[in-house]
Amino acid sequence: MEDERALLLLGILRRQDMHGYRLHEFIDTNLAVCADLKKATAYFLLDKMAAEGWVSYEQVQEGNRPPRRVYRITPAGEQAFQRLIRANLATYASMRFPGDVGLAFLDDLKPTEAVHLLRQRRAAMLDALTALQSAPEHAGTAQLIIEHQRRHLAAELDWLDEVIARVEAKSRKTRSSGRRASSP
Amino acid sequence: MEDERALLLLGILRRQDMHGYRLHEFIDTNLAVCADLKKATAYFLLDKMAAEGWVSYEQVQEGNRPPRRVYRITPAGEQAFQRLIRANLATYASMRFPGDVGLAFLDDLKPTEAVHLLRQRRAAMLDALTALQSAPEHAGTAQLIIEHQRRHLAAELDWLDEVIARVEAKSRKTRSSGRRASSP
DNA sequence: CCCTGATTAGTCAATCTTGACTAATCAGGG
DNA sequence: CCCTGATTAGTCAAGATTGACTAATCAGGG
Repeated sequence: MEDERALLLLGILRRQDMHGYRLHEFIDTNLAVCADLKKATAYFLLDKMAAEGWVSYEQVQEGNRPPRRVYRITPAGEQAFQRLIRANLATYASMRFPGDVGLAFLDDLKPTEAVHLLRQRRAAMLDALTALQSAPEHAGTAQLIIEHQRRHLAAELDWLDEVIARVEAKSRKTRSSGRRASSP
Repeated sequence: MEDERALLLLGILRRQDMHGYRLHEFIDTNLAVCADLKKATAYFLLDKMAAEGWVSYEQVQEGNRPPRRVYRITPAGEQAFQRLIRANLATYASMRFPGDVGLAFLDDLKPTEAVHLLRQRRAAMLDALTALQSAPEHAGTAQLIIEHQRRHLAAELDWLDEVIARVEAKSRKTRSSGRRASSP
């Protein structure tokens, strides 16, 4: 299990008992900035955490719909939470960015087209950045995470500008050397 | 399939025919900065891409070991590559960082311990940054990606410092208000 | 020339993830 | 009070991912 999803679920259940649907809904509306957890995955993880003994649940029957399971964190779950949050806060996991893969094959495109495409990416990033900046006043902790994303985006924009500049430089060199080769 | 792994595989096969093991090895040693593709996943994707008609392969028997499949990109695969690289370069996918989950539960720890843990994270990030800076002269494109990670890390460090400062500020406030409450 | 541990090459079962589906309940317009 | 579309709640099978495994070949010390 060893990952941040368990931390997420335990952290919420610690504050309040909840059934699967509500849990997912809560994450999707309040914690979407820091995690993207699909409904079915949430149920799967809750099952696993129950098997692990980190949460227990009470079947709640209402009418003749399938019974809801209301989950509650166990002492073992609380211990796991304490361990997981410390591990999460104290360590750093380096990341790969999906957008970098394209960069690895930048040379396979004509420089002019590459620049054109990267400018489109730049515009998309700028949109994302302004969207973040004009975000509604989020609650305390979410604010930290939004600030994180804002800074990340700003750094990425700076970097992208340099990438574009480099490709343009190469494009100019290629063209001028091409002209030199054909003119004397 | 619609993702960056296909782009990665096609981009390599475009330059050279290769069998699965060599392909994975190549990525793991030369493109580890931009993708983490497990061996078994590589084989799985190659199968799928063959089914899709993006690559073909030739069985090569040697001795009595199981025959290797040497993959080659097809015209359809080349088309897919052209489409995928344009999509990848032109768009931006916003990201979530696993480390942010812990931040969401920062208030559940004593501020002093939180600060202590975050300082550990800071040290780990600093290590990662110096490792990047003292990286061996990587080839052209990889350099771009390393520069990306360097900038990302630098921005994250700045941000983390502010997070720590904020937690410390709150810690001081809590302590002094506690003193005020107990002294008059 | 033989033995041993490393490397090459690939497979597989177990686990995880997801979109699509079911089915009951609720809100409120007619 | 009844019908309809939205919401609530959860399940499931298809697809993706991974660690562990097999099994042949190779390098080179004795």
